[in-house]
Amino acid sequence: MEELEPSDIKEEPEPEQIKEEQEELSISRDEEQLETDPLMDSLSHEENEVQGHVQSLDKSKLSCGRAGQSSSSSRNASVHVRSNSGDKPFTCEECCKSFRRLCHLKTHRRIHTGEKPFFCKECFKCFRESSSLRRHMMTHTGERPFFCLQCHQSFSQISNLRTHVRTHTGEKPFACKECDKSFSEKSSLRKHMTTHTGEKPFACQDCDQRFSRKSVLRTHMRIHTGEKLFSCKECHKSFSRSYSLTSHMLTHTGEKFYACKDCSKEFKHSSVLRRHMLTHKREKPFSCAECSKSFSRSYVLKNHMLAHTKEHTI
DNA sequence: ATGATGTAGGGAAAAGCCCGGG
DNA sequence: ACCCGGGCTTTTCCCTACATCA
Repeated sequence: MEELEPSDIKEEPEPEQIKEEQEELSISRDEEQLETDPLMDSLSHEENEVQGHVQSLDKSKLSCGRAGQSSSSSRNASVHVRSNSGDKPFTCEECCKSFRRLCHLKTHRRIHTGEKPFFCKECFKCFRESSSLRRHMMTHTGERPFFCLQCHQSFSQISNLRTHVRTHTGEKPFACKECDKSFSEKSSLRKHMTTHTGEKPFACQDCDQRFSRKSVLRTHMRIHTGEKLFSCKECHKSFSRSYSLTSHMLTHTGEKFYACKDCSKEFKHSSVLRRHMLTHKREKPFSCAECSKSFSRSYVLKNHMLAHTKEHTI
């Protein structure tokens, strides 16, 4: 399903089982339509600046088709034209998608032919559309014409800015149908849905573990490779994750990040705070099967049980 | 108390794709 | 017929926090 692009070639080949998956989770179109656009007013859109920087790119319209696919062959590929389809008379014979204009159908057909005639001179990446190349060039020029009025962070694409602005507004238009959670991004909802479906398409080759995300599998693989990229400047101890290093640094700084809301006590570790919180909640998870009395600690229950056994023996 | 690791959400970067104006 | 830009959508990645276990 996924095409091999020149940029992919640079990366390490993925294990076979990683490639298989990525079944689209069923999130209805309704949810997409929930995405409104109330944020435009707050956006600083400096379009005029965007215009100039890519004028010369047309000349890089070089053939960059994949091996075995000449551009002429794709040009000769039959473009199915049906005049009786009303609004969108041009229909792709491969996927039955329809378009208003023939030129749009022609562009669309590149998906099927694999043709990517627009080629970046900087990194040799290829694109199906000239506008994709033009936009890609911004990654090389560093141009980021859209910025957030709230925090002044800049973005190369306005749609990315729109998504970013939700971090300020707190807007979460994507709601989970299974539970009451909502998310600011559709991709976040999609990730969340795997917690309901239990879907774990990414399997480790070295052990039997499976994961819901490719990036998590990648982190997991460090267990097998022994890779420890994050080292402590204080004691030169190394860790496989940045977060492990961050936690470790607490042992040097003596800082305590976890504070109790009910009293002023502070703790270095969340687990210790959690245990402490039981003293406020008066939670008593350990209950006696004999008399239903409850206790906060298991050893207290044990002592209590001794009293019962004594009763029985008397 | 500490480190390792699975799980999950937040957020950003970049590309895919469609569409209308000129 | 084509170029171009706008804009929605998707993919991918990294960071971080929490939970649990040893």
